[in-house]
Amino acid sequence: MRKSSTATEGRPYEAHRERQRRRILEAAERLFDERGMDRATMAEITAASGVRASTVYQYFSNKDEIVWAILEGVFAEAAARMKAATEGAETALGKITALVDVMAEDLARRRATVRFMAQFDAMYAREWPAERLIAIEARISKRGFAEFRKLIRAGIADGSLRRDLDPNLTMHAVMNALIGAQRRLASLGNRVEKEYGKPVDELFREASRVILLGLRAETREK
Amino acid sequence: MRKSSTATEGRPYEAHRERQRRRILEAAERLFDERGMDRATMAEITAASGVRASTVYQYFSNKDEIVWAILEGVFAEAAARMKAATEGAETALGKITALVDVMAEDLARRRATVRFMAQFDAMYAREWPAERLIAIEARISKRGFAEFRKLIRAGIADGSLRRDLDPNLTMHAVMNALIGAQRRLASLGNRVEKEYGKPVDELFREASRVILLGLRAETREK
Amino acid sequence: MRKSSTATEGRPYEAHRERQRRRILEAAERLFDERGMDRATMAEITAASGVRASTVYQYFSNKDEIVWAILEGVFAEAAARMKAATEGAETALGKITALVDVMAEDLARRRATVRFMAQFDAMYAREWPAERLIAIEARISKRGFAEFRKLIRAGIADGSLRRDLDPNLTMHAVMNALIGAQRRLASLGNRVEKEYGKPVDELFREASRVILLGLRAETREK
Amino acid sequence: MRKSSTATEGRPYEAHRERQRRRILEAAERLFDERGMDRATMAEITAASGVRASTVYQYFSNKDEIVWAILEGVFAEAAARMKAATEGAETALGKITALVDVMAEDLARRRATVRFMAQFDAMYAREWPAERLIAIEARISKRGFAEFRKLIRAGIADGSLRRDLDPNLTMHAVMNALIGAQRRLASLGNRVEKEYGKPVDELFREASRVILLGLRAETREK
DNA sequence: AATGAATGAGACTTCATTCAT
DNA sequence: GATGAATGAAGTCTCATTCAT
Repeated sequence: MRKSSTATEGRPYEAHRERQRRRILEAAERLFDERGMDRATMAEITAASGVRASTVYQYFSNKDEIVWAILEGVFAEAAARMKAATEGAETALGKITALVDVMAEDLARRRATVRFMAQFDAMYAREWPAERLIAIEARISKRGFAEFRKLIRAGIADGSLRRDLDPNLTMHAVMNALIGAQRRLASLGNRVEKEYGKPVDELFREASRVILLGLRAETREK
Repeated sequence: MRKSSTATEGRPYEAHRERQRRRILEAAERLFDERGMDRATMAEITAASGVRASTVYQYFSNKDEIVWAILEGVFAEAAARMKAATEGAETALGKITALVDVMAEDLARRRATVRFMAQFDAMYAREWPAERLIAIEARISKRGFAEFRKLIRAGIADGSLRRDLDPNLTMHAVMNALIGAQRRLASLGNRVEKEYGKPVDELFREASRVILLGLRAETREK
Repeated sequence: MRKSSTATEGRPYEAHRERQRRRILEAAERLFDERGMDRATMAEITAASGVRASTVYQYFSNKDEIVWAILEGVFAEAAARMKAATEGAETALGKITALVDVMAEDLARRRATVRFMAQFDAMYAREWPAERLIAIEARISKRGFAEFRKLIRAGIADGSLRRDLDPNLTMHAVMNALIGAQRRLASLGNRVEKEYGKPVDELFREASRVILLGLRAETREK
Repeated sequence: MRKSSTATEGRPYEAHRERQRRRILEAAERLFDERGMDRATMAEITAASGVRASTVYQYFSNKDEIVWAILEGVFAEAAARMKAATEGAETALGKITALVDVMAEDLARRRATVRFMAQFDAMYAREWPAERLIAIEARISKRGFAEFRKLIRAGIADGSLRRDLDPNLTMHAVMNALIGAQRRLASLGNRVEKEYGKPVDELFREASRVILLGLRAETREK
């Protein structure tokens, strides 16, 4: 009726809510990484985010919903970064190289995030609503992957890629190998580095280099 | 395996114990694959193996011990297969190719086993006695991996591999990419096949082909 | 293998299990009555039965299953008692009178049980697997209720009931009224008795008397 | 209802408050019926009434208070209807018949309300402030029930009822049976109708008919 | 050697209610 | 007067494991 005390309402609440939401998500993301998505408990998330258990449920109706929320954020960011990276390149090989660079950088600088994604790979094997993930993927990177598929054909056309690659198969195969390599290295991370004394992204870059060598059209002169 | 404490009992006992052990391990392996190592419960394993819960503890002191036992078996087999495969080949490239073949075949024919291993990758990130796994690895494929490391140098020497590969880095990087690709495909398996209509091992073979192309010394003629 | 220590196993365990089961059911039945089926908590039931919470779940997979188990027992007993009572009577009116007597006695001596059943009446209104109850009913009193339906026709034939009763309707209507009266009195029980100073079964008997008077064929002489 | 504290505010406020109150009560009544008084949550009531949870507490200090408020309304209405119905009749039997008619009509047309009341019957058994209900009853139908008690004596006097009825007992007994029958049928409602294809009020009317036959003085002629 | 019984520790979630704005 | 946020207290159920027989 009277708008007296209500004028300033909308905004501040919204801001507060968003902040709380973030705190929960950040705590969760860290714990999911440290302890694994299955093993991290609501109690831990709660304790880490400084919010009481019952309060968390005012923000997310489920432990699962927290996972999905994180996933969505990660996806959106990744898609944006990939798009930006590939846009600059001219040849197909250049685009692929740019892609690989983004992945290497993610491995170096956002390792926790890559590890988070790594947990999903093994989950695909199980009864798990992968459809929902695919839906998110679809929503966020509308044509993203569709475009990847065209890269091989484009690369053969522009002369940057070998002629004997299979437009329908190679890109998929290579992307899978790169993602598999990246995620595995993110997970093995510290252990590998302790053992071999080299940062894992160096390993990833070397593998990428080999793959790119394998994709590239034979240099004529030499 | 060891015959140590069996002197007190007749053969039949030992045979019986071994049979029971196997039943438990087989049930566990299946469930670990179907439901995930964390989610599969002791109750499920016992139900599936036909042994009562409390009896299982006469064979394995832990759920973890079951995991380790399976792991050990898987490892031993894998090492043997790899050794056999590489022995035939002459050049380093030939050996690597043979290795890749074994991996592709495992993906096609022992996918559950590959998936089982895939679960460990994500676990490396967590507090988890990886040392124990490394110990097993060491015991079983004593020089296995050590030998892999020498492959690059050997390949450069025998002229089958590019000269600009890094003896200390490349093999590691490539092996990681191959394993990452293989395990990821094993996990995504059915989903991918349903979507693209191609068996995943074909994708693996294509990725391997590219990698091998990248490793191979430039063909002189041309 | 050796049956040494196993010979005496089967029986004692079974007996123990049955005893425990009973303890739980008895505790639950009492609490369901005292506090209501919804309000009685598992914690209360376990405390009252002297068994730990997790142990209860070895006997009943659910709180609901406890309810069903009690229900089944109550039903079986009630059906047996009704059958025994009606068997003695000759005329239809006699059978109905016998039935009413059993109900009055239940109200006097097994009031808690009647109250337990009373809780279900209100639940029928809600989403609730009444089918399961009907299934139990069917299993236990196979023809029980079917036979009731025939009573009116039989009573008209044998001259003990009014001729203008509706064979398809009256028995149902009357049984419902009797059960409704009985269960309501069981629930209101103590309160009514405190207020009016009369045991509730007397009220039930008076209502029954009126009903039976209403059913009975007009006495010819007069 | 009382105008006490309303002097400070203008009319509109009072009207608004009354409207809000109604919305809450109506939503609650519906939910109490659909889900049961125990199971219906504040959140549901809140959502259904369009008022925010915390606002509800400006109108009712408790979930219980909502129940009581509904109860009071239901009682007042019922009492008024009964009074109106009985006033027209001349003989005691006529009054009772009128009463029964009201009950049958309520069952047909206000079934939700009857079901609401039915929930209280089972609750009487429990620790529950029945005194408060009795107080409401007293306030609303001051002499209501007191008068019922006189009906039997009146009926014997005016020749409409059997002489062998007990003035202190029968009316109570019969009223209980009627209420028990009515409420039980209201609760079983749809289930019974689906099964037997007859509306439940027909069953109630048949039971009432039998009861009235049982109460009525023997017709001399015939 | 096998197993029935028992259980501590904890997981996730719900809900009526309060409080500051 | 209205409401967003917060929460204590509880509730149901699960699970790996132990122990006595």
